[in-house]
Parts: sequence; structure tokens; C-alpha cells
Amino acid sequence: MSKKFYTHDEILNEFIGEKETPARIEFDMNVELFLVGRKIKELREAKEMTQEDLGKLIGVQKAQISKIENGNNLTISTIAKVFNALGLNLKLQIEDNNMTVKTC
Amino acid sequence: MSKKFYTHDEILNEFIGEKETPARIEFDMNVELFLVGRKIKELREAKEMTQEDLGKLIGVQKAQISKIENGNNLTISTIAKVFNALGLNLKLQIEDNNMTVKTC
DNA sequence: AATAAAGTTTCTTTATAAGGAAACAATATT
DNA sequence: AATATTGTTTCCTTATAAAGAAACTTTATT
Repeated sequence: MSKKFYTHDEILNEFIGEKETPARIEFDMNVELFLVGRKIKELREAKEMTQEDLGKLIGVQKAQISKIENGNNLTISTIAKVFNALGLNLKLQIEDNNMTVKTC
Repeated sequence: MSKKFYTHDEILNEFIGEKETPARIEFDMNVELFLVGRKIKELREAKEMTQEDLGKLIGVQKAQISKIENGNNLTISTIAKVFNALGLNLKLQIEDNNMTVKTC
């Protein structure tokens, strides 16, 4: 009896919905938002900084940076602080699911 | 004795910094991030919904929507909930201040 | 001008993000 | 293999976002 193995995409397509369907768009947005921490880690590493380096820049311990990178419900002010420290500019792009693309 | 009147832009240029200078970029990002609430109000009104309508969609009182729209340090999860309810898709666009443009 | 509808404010509680200290774990480095 | 560096976890406190209830204010509507 042969087992079927699923790719990540197949799982999402099956259990959440195909790409561009409302449920899937919503899901993808949530994933993206809640992965800000992961993104921060990536960007910090790209700048070859340690958590301690980044912590010093914004005045917190390295442990706090670890929590920020691995936690998942940051506040706007925390996100802003970190992005500033990394010399990065974060913009919000708002898309209406029924067409028009705005940017704020 | 004649008084000089300043435009909004003149004030920002003078007291924060000219556009595209690091201080100004940082300032503009902070403004944008902290104005998510205002943006939510705009978008809700564009959909011709009352605060009560929106509140019902996400299961909170209209007073809470007022606070979200006028407050200024929302969490990711609050932002996600509201944007979902409005049928909007929020994307984060990350720009490195020394060039390269990424999107997550 | 009176009524209704929409939005805001105040007061309170609850939930949780932010943060430090210190121990611990995992990865380099010598 | 021992040491140093980097990252994570636990325990704890503090700050504050989220939320409801109810009074209040502002803006339509009749």
C-alpha cells in the first residue's frame, strides 16, 4: 500500500484553498503578518548582526530580540523600533480583494 | 511685521529633515505605521460601513472600533482581524534604505 | 427643534506584549 | 575537548492593548 506524500503547497491548496480564493488570501496575509519576527531575523542576519548587537541599538537584552524574532503578535511600535534599527523602511501595501490596489 | 506661514511639508522638511534623508524616512515610516487606525477608518468608510457593522463582523462593540481607529499602537493580530473583516489584504513591503527593495 | 443614528469617552477588568535577570542550550573558535 | 560566542528558555514584573458597559457627544434624519 503506497503512501501519498504532499508538498507544502498541496496541503495549503487542499486544506485552506487554492491561491487567490478569499480564504487563501486571508490565510496568506495572516501568515505574512505573523511572520514579521522571522523576517526580522533574516534581515538581521543579512546585516551580519548578532541579537546582542541589535538589542544594543534599541536598548534591550539579546533575550528580548530572541522573543521578538520567535514570538508572533508584535505591536506596531516594536516593529517600528526594530526596523528603524536595521535601517529598513517598512511600508504597508493594501489590496482590496475585489480589485483596486492602494498603497498607504 | 509680517508673519511667515508654513505648509505641512515645509515644517517636516525643516524640523525632521528633507525627503529621503534617513531621519525623514524613519519618521515617515513611523507615521505610516501608527496611522493604520486612520487607514482602517478610511477603508471602512469607503465600504460604507458603520463602526457597529464592522464591530459585528469581528465580534466587538462599536466603541472598540473607535478605539482601534483612533488609537495608535495596535497589535498584528488586531490589524489582521480588521483587515480580514474588510476584505482587504495587507502586505508588508520592506525597503532597505541603502537601495535594494525586498518584499515579504 | 426633536429624534435617531453614528461615533467617542470614561471607567473598569482581563489578557498579554515588553522587558530584565539569570540559567541553559546550541554553535562556533581556538 | 575546552572555551567563547550566540541564541533560547524560564521565571518574574511592569506596561499596555483589548474589550465591555454605559454615559456622553456629534452628526444626520424626520
